[in-house]
Amino acid sequence: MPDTIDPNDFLPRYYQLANILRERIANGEFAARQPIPSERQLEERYAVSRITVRQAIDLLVRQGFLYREHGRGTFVSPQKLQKGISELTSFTEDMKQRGLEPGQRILQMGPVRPPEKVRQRLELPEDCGEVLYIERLRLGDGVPMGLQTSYYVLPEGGTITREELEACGSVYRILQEKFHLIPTEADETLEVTVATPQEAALLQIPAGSPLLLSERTTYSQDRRVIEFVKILYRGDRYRYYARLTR
Amino acid sequence: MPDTIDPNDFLPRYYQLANILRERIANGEFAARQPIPSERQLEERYAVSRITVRQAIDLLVRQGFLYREHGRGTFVSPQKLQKGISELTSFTEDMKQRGLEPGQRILQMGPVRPPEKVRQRLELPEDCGEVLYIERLRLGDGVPMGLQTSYYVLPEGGTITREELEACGSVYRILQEKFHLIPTEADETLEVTVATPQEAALLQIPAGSPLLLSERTTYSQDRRVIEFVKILYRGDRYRYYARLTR
DNA sequence: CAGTGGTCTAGACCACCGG
DNA sequence: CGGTGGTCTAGACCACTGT
Repeated sequence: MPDTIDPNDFLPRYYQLANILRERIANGEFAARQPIPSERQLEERYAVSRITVRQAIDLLVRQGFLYREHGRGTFVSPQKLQKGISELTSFTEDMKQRGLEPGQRILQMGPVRPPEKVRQRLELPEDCGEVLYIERLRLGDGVPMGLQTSYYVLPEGGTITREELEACGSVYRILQEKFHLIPTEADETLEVTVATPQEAALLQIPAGSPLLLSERTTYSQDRRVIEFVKILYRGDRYRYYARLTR
Repeated sequence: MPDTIDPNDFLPRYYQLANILRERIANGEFAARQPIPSERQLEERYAVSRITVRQAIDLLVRQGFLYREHGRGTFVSPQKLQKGISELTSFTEDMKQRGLEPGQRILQMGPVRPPEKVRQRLELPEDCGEVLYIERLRLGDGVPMGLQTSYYVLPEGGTITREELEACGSVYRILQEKFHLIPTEADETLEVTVATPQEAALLQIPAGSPLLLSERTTYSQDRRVIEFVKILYRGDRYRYYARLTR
């Protein structure tokens, strides 16, 4: 990680600066609840304008790493505010953030005509063709965490093979690298349900155990739906974190 | 709602502009998925600089009203993205947003020494005094929705009486009006649990029914903890909604 | 190509906080 | 009072989009 800003880098300067500061925070160089250098000091140190410094800090404030106090300074958020922030993440990233090794067992995979309810969530016309369906048991450190069924809207003619997914592990990475589709926004609902005998067997819990049900519609950069995903999480192993603001 | 920006208003210009644009969207003046005027047009129309226009648009994008497309324009979000945004709300506000009439039955209320686990969540020293404890059955349109137990850290000597709460209905409003404490940020976790016989009786469901458990620590403007609140929601009546970004 | 948003600069004044 | 973040300006160049 360099600690100067390269004006010729393909990343914008404010983004580079945010990365540098995030790194310095992670290194413990700035302690929790302690101030980081002032905006004018950072402006001079990294040879960028104050607006650029502020853009970088804005980003880190939104991500929960820093907070500002008018007339006092900009401070490092206490540890607990740094993680579990409500961000759009794949199951893979989610597990890594929790310090668990992500894993999966692919149960089914292939093109299907989406059920009516799913078709609507995918915002597809009634006469739409087939979409990619994947059913997976999701593991954290090798232990069942949840049961995931997902539907993907891929560009005309495109698909993902079982081999690709097994090699890479993350659909999101394939979407990004192969189709240049970047998940940028999502609507998610969470509710409670209980396990059917089939679900219970896969998750290795008694039938009727409580589960956390997440349903999510994910949108790409250009605002089109790319995914509808349903995850049944084991109630005893999964907890959802959010950071709320007003 | 004025239609021009008053430089002498106590509200910053970008904030005034955001209010004007939000109003124009609400009026249907700009339709969903249709572009609003370009940044340079807004700059001229409202006699502010482009950076100010961008600050206003940034705000509305974060609030979910608009989205940008590079090289194309700034567009109005489809309806469903405009509501249900993951915001810090009280139970009262939450119910209103869902179109239900909030209600409550106060079960217990008064000063207590917080249990160890709660004391830590409130970030109080070991030798702290008493905090305000409130246990309430929460209703939506008169029907039990959840069971809420909450602890409040009030300024030295301050308290809230049962009469005040019954008259006003919302602790948040009392906090704001009486103590000038404004909830601005919170950490929330959601998980699944099952109802004990006592909880089940109050919520009018069978014992062992699945529940959604929310635990939240709420912070005021000055970053101090004001509240730790635990709500057990009926699994069959409550659904949590979030909008995720990346 | 012209028009859009994305990034960036060098400066300015204000409101707020602490000594 | 000096230092902090909050707001604002008038300009500039870039990357991306559509025609």
